[in-house]
Amino acid sequence: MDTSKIEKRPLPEHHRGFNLSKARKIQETLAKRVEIRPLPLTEVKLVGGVDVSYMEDRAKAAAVVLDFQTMEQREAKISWTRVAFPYIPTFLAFREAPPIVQAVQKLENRPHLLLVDGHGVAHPLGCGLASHVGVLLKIPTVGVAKRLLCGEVGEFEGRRAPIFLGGKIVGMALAPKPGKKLLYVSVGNLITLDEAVDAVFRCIREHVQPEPLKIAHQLSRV
DNA sequence: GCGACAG
DNA sequence: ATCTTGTCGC
Repeated sequence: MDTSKIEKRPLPEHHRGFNLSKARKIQETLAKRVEIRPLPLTEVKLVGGVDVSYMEDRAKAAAVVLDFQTMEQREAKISWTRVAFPYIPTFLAFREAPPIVQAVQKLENRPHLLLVDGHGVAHPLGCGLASHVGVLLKIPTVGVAKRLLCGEVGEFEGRRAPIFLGGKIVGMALAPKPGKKLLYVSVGNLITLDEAVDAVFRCIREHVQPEPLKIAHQLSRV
């Protein structure tokens, strides 16, 4: 991958206390451990969702598990942690992965697939929050973002349009509910883009947000 | 140099 | 993400 443009990206100086160079190297390492490979959705019985909310220096992460077929909630766990990293675009995982991992590890049912609020490989270094979490937990993950971080959206064919970055398709923009906001889906880890898109569509009911994330969002809010 | 920039 | 009232639309 050509990282020349990324290397030139200036890191925000007002966050010098947070080894961003080191963080960037970690992302490069984790990106190499991302595996895009088939995950037959017939093997997915339990789908998870995670989200994080904040109050002052505290983060409240929620992890939920639903039945993939019926979208019925099976389990939910909450985890409070101290915020250890500021929000800096492209470095979101260093802020949210720790609380998310803690919440997921509390679950008694390990989901076969986990939806994460944010991008997966649709990231400048191919290591967004969903990929970061997927590699750490060694769990298939899908990134579901509400806004684009990088790349450009191509033409829609039905309810989906490819997201291009560096000449390659790194994700799909979805229009689950015509006229409403789009979703930006990308592979997190251990799944293919087609399966990721399929899984997200199957998790959508009456809202734009897929059920696992909708529920995790509610639970994470104070 | 300026703008863009997940949550 | 979070701070926050009313308001436009289904």
